[in-house]
Amino acid sequence: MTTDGRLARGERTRAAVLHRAADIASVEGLDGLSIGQLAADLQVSKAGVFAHFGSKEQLQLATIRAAVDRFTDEVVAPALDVPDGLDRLVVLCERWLEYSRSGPFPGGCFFFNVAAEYDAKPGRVRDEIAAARRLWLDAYEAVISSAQRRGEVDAGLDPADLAFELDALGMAANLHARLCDDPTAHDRARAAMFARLRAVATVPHPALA
Amino acid sequence: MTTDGRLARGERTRAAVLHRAADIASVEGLDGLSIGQLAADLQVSKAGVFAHFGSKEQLQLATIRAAVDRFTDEVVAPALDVPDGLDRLVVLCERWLEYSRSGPFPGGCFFFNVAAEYDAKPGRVRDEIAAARRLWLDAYEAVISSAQRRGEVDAGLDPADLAFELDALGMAANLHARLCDDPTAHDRARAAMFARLRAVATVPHPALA
DNA sequence: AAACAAATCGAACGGTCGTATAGATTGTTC
DNA sequence: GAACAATCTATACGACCGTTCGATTTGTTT
Repeated sequence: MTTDGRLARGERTRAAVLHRAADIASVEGLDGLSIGQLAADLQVSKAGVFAHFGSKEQLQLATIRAAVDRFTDEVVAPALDVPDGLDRLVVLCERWLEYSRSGPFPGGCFFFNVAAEYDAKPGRVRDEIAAARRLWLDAYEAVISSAQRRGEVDAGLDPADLAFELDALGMAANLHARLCDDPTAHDRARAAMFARLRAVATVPHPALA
Repeated sequence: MTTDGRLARGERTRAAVLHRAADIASVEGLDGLSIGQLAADLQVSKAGVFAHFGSKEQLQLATIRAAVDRFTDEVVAPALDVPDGLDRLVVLCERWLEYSRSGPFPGGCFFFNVAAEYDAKPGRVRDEIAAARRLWLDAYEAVISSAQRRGEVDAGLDPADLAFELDALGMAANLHARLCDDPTAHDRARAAMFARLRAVATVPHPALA
């Protein structure tokens, strides 16, 4: 970083590489990522890309971290703008579906694609993806717990159970919409999410009417 | 096929190749499949493998079809052994979870892995995977409809909605168990599936108690 | 046993992959 | 503006990829 706030030359290139890398990986996977194609896309030399990371695995790890930042901006941050509790839980679901349907990544949810790719391939890359997933489930669970403490959601419920179910519906929508070219998939998932929330909510909520 | 029931030499090789190919693809994906590695694993020549299919894409398509057969044997066929309706629906859920947890493919559900890999890559391979997914959802929906006609499940329900939800929970278990090394994932999914069935069932069922 | 077709092998092709190294270019600091 | 470190380019390497082709082995038919 320069003394004013702008990025230095190297960091600007690095950021551009990681942005494109996450875009590509959301379609082609983290293995489908190729340093040569990445360099060609950005019109820089292969070694110029490579030098920033030192190995393909380090590039993959950095790409995951960059994708986490973009996901956080797109889904989690907007939810923090609404009141904690059931309100925020509803927005979290809605933002995720919108993120999947027409969000920042051309291949749908970046994490769904790379998680499925690496779920049976042990190593540092899988661990990083698993950590990102834990972050996301933790965000869900924290909001659910908060809604319970506020008396807006049935206190007998295990937050991890509900988080698992809401996340499952989101993933299914993400997959089904693209694989089967079904534009109603996200609406179906939203309806199922809201029906589930209606069943556990202890107070009325306008979005769940 | 020979005049007695055994497979001819070529068909035996072909079947062995496709079996191993589906195993590999359930871990590495259909792109991660390599004809060279496949040949080395089976101790035959690369050209010997290649000649059966003519192109990698044809090998991928044949691998998907072979995986459909193994899936059908493992999940759908056993469900046909129990009475149609809610009974069969329960077994279908259970068999799928068991198929994912410790089924025939070393990487978990073959179709989950390749569907996520190809959901944003248009082409014949994606179309074949999408067709396999439709087959599976159709099986779910047919059993649900049948249960409705028997008065065992709420008739006001859209079978496609319930199929979507049950499938979503299965996929989430498949992913979570492997990615996060969580052996409770399938139990969590089963509990959620059965809770959902309990909510829509109009008759008691022992498995849902 | 001779003839024939099916199946498989061995070797080679152009291409892309990740990685390494050396030199040119850039931006910053004295 | 000279020195210097950071950044990027150009080129090359060996490995593996999908694919092709001719020779060879195998199993069946006459």
